[in-house]
Order: sequence, then C-alpha cells, then structure tokens
Amino acid sequence: MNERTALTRPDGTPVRVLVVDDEPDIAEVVTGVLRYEGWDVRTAGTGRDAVREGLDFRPDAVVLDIMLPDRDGLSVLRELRAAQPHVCVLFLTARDTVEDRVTGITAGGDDYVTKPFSLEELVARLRGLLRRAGMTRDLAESAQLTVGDLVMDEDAREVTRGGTGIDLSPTEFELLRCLMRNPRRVLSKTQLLDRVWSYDFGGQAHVVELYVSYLRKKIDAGREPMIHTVRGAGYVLKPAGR
Amino acid sequence: MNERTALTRPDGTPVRVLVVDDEPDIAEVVTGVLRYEGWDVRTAGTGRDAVREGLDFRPDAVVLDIMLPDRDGLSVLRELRAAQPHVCVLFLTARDTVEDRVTGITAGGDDYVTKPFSLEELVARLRGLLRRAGMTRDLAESAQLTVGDLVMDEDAREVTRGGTGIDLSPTEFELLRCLMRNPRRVLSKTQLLDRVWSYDFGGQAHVVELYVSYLRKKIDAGREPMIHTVRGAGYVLKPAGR
DNA sequence: CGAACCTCTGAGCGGGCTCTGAACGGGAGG
DNA sequence: CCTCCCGTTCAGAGCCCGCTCAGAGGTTCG
Repeated sequence: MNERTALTRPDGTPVRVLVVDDEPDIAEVVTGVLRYEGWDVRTAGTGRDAVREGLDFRPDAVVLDIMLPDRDGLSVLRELRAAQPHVCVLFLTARDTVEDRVTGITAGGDDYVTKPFSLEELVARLRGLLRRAGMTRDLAESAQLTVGDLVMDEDAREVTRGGTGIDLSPTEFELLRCLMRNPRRVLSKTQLLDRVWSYDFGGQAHVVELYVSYLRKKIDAGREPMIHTVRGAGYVLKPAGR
Repeated sequence: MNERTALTRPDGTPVRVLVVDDEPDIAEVVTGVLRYEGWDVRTAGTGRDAVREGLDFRPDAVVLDIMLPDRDGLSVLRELRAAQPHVCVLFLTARDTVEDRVTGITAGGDDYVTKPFSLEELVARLRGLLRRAGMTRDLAESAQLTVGDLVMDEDAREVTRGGTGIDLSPTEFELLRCLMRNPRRVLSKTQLLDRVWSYDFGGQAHVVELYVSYLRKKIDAGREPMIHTVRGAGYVLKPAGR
C-alpha cells in the first residue's frame, strides 16, 4: 500500500474498480498496479462476467476493453449504466479502432487509452476520471502535484519550478509525474521502465538514464538538484536542500 | 464534476433534465454529456415512459425527440406542460421534418436542434433555454464567455479580442466555445471531435488541426498567442502572457 | 442561376521526439 | 593505483506529429 495517494470514497472505504479484459496478461498487470494504488479491484474476462460482477460489486469505475470475445464493450457499458448511472469508464482500445468505436465517449466525461499504453498514464487517467466525478473523499484532491518548489498541473499539463514554467515532452512529463507521485522513494530503472513506458516496449534501461538526463537539464539546471542518483538502486526525487 | 459551469436551480440543487430518445446510443451520449455538466439527468425511451418520468421527476428541462416509436413528441410535450406549464423543451428533429413540425416552437421560447447535432451545441442551447427561463441560480449567468481579452457573446454569436470584432464560421465558433469553456485545460483532439463535431462524423482528428489553424489565424494573428499546442496531448486556451 | 462561403480530404513539409550507439568520467573495490 | 562497471552525455538516424496549402464538393444566399 502507499499512503501517499490513499484515494478513498466519501465513506472512507477504498475506491472500487472493475477491470475487464480478455487478455489475462493485461488484466493481471492492470489489476496489479491498481491494487498497488490501494484500490479494491475485481476482474472479468468476458462481457457477461463484467455485467454480473458489476451488479454484485458496484464499482466506482470500470476499466473496459472495447473488444471483448462475447460482446461489444459499449453494450456492456449501457448495461452497467442502467444499474449505476454514474459509474466512470476508462476504455481500452486498439489503435485502429479508436476513431470509429469511441465516438462520443470522451464528451460524457469518460476517457480511453490506446493499447499499448503505459501504466502511469492509465492510472493518471483513472484518477482524473474519479476526481472529476467527485467520487473521491478528498475534495481538495486537485490535479496538482507538488514536491518542494516543483509543481505539476496535470490538467493544464504545466510544470513550474520556483514559478518559472518548464516545457516537457510527453515522455519527460510522464517520467516526472511518476517521480513526483513517489517523492523521497527510490525507484529502480526497471520500475520506471514498467510504469512510464508501454508494456510492449522492448528497449533497455538505458533509455531511463537518458530521460533522467533530459529532465535534469530542464528541472535542475543551475538550481539545487532535486533528482538524485542512488548508485545500484535507481533514482529519487526530493525537495531541494533536504 | 466541473466547477467552471456549476449550473444550479434557485434552491441550490442541480438542474434536472429529462432526456427522451428511442435510440440508445444517442440517449446514452446525451445523458453522459449532461451529467458531465453536473446536471441531474433521467432517461426515457418512449413517449409513455417520458410522461411517467416527467410526472415523477419534475424536470426543469426536457430534451425530446420528435419522432418516438409509440407516439408523437408534440403530444408528449402537451401532456408534460399540463403538469408543468413552464418546463423548457429542446426538440431533437431530423433535418427534413424541421419546417412542418417545429414551426412556431421557437416563438414559445423553446428551441430545437437537428440531427445529427454536436454535443457542444446541444449543451449551449439547453443552457440558453434555462438561462432565459430564469431557472438558474446565478442570474449574472450571462451568455458571455471571457478568457483574457477574448470575449464571446453566445447569444449575439459575436467574438471580440481586445475590443476588435472577429468573424467566425459556425464550426470555428463552436470549437472556440469549447476551448473557452475549458480554459487552461488541455483538450485532446478526440475530446474536441466528440464535442464540436456531430456524433456521426466519421472523419479523422486531422480536421481538428485544420480548424485550430483557422482559429489561430483569426484570433492569434499578430498578437500574443492564446491557443497553444501540447504535443502528444492536445490544445489549450490560456490568457495571453501566462 | 451564379457567386461566395464553408467543410473536409489529401499531400507535402518541417521539426520535435524517441531511441541507438558510442565515448567519457567517476566511484567502488581489489 | 589500476580496473571494472555504472551512470552520464553527445551525436545522429528515423519516425511521427502537427501545420499548412490547394482543391473538390456541398450549401446558402443573392
């Protein structure tokens, strides 16, 4: 469990998420990372199971693959919504099915990520959904991350240090978000690779080093460093000075 | 929820809307976007259900398909008005039924949109109806949107920046409205497609880029830019300078 | 019936982004 | 002090993303 982001429902119990995907590998890895976030997770591999679990489990949010073996993800959503009108949905889609199948969905506050996705992004999107739907306890829970004088606004996709803006590329942004959500905790290159890069990325840990180097140039440039190397272990982000 | 447009009734409770359409996809997507606006929404698929829900739910406004499987939308309206004389109605009509069926409706204060419609326009029309009917709490709730020195008068369909008028085509206007209602928040091309373009639009996200380009020429021309590209994420509208 | 406008498609271009490979430097341990 | 290895950084290739132009069809309006 990690207390840093203990995201709970208004009644204090953990947020409930139902994960629906027919590929066991994906279902497992998504379930794992959400459990790690401290949420209450159940899994379904078919549309039928999804509906059954939905009625029983009453989740706050559903991670739903659009392509299911037995039926269409959108019809599953309709059925779930009939019982729980306000449930949040994060769709998983293959790249080529994005345009035609997801029409209208993001307008209703729901969202989607395309396979292959990064876990960091999936979690961020899901947190965003829950926050905007007002399903979390902490109403002050804003889209703002702060570590020392470093501030990230996730909605505006803006990062500032000491008030001055910093431009980041998508990968740099994702990497920094991961570090900022785990301040003072050493993250290994493998962990960062698993969270920030897509699960089908075949590359080496060397890329992490490279992007840390990029980040340092933009964030620590001239100032007191916040990103620290722990030799043989990984990287840490700490407020400057301490 | 989005605090930016928390539109509430005089007693502070959310505005109530009844959505009546027999096509599940349309009912779903309309319901979704209205819930996203923070309103209290119920759905009916037939005229009979609509009347029953209307008597029970007592909505402030009704989104009503004129062509229903069991009965005529206008007769449904008559029945609803018998119980609630002042309820607002936004009709959904097919293009070819506009002339004969909806004549006189707008004179009574109600409004209509033709299928296929854009969600941005539907929401705007509905907001307009409620505002003019005095059903919203905030009477200062004007038809005016302001971001920096950029001002949009939704009723007059006029846009000015720094006092000088700007001519926009219908799509450009709708796109800008969407951006102005979400200042400082990055909107993805998919989100913009879903909100600004009709739900049956099969096209690619490339169109959004094109129209953003048009908007920039008219709004940012020569001045300090307000529309910003966030690579890999989407577009943001911000007051100039920040 | 013609003209102006609007919307969308397609193609080309420019540049940012991501990753590979290699060289360099410094720490740790022998 | 030397060596190995880990980490850093540079340079560059390729790709993808976003911007823009030109033009075809459709619609509206005079």
